[in-house]
Amino acid sequence: MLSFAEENYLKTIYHLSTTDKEDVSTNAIAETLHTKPASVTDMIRKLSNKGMINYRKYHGVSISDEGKKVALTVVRKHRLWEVFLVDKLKFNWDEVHDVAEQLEHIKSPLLIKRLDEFLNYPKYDPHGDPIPDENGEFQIKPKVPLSALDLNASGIIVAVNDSNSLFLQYLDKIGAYLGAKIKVLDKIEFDNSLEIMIDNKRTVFISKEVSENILITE
Amino acid sequence: MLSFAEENYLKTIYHLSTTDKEDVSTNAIAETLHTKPASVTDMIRKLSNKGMINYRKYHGVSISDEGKKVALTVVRKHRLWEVFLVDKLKFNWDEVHDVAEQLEHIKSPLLIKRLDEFLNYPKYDPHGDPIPDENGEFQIKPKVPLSALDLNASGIIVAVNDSNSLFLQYLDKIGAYLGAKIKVLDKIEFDNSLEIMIDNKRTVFISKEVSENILITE
DNA sequence: AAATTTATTTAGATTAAACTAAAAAAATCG
DNA sequence: CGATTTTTTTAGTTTAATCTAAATAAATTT
Repeated sequence: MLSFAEENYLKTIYHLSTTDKEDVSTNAIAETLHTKPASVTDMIRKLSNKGMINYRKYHGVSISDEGKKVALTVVRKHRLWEVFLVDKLKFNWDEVHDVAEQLEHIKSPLLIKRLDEFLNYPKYDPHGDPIPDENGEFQIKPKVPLSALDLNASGIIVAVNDSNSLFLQYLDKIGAYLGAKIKVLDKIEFDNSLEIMIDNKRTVFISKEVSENILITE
Repeated sequence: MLSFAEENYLKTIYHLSTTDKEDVSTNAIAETLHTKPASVTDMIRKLSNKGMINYRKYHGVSISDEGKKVALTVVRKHRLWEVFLVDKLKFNWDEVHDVAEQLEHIKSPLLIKRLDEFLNYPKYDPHGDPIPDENGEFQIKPKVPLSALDLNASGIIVAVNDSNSLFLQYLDKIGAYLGAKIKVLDKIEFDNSLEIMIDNKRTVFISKEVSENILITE
């Protein structure tokens, strides 16, 4: 049985090895976990002894099959809980992370099985990230800029490319938010701006720049 | 912010001080927590320094107002999660304890507020135990032996007095379980046995002994 | 390639929560 | 009441997870 700390290290190593390079550096782990490199070295040795990672001194670590299994279970739990929080408890997307970070460590296979069932076997979390199944299998849903959608196509906002606060304030002003449903009502060829419908409620015009910085899924 | 261990000690001290005597002994705490008296003394000192309990060496502890507040919050969370597990995730009563024991330590006031709302503000957990509100207020629901019910009265099985396995096997055989709805169809004066309806499904006769060992609520 | 910088590891401490064994206080019993 | 038993505390360890400071290995730069 792994501790919370061990699970968090594995999750981080797994994420870094998929988003960055396969071999993960001590410093990279320390940075994402807000811990010191010396502490990481200690934990690395422990996880290596447990067969969760492959470790060669001074050469970073890679995750083992066993470690990947654990990491994917934690990710699965995290994302299922996020769906629960948003779908059932009406949390906003920006409120779920810290809570899911705690809930992901609850140990009970039955709980996860039942939660999955209760949520109707979701394949993606509210951010559009895939939820691994019991075997760790999942399929990534492509995220495309809103500017790439066809006329009359629709999708959900799952991320933004540019997260400076002026941009976010603008999105807020027009009623766009993570999770909002967008439909492309018109594509203005003159300046590549778009007329879009947000949440079947309001229609607005947005510039090419804006549409390139909003990421959509589905 | 209190640790899991601290919360568990407070919960235990609170429970012992209400079910037993107000001053709780070191040994009693050690026994319920499956820990050693020496460890309890250490933790007692810590909780005392934090103002959670009142402590006089060699004379046991009593819970402070602040400590009671914390304990009741943990109890509230535990019982709300139990309702969730049983009502929403179809857990049986005997399966919920270990999981709720973990979930009760999740830190997020918003989560508990929303969970409470989602569950429609339950006042009692599946065992018939009261759920404290945000202010720690609650009302105990009386548990009476099935033998004390009036003719045609009904209630829910919330506990058994005698938990030897022969008795439990018998209950299983007649289809009675924790949470089952019972209605008194007839009271046989000759031997004080009862004819009861279980879950609106089957009717059975049970002896006086049996009816005195089944506890009912509502 | 040598010197310097950066990354990683080692050594030694710290904190929380547990433990054992021994000492001390309180309770009980003859 | 004094002796014995029980309960509680103290003293000293242990383990997990962290830290700082120093040492060493690897990478980079001139």
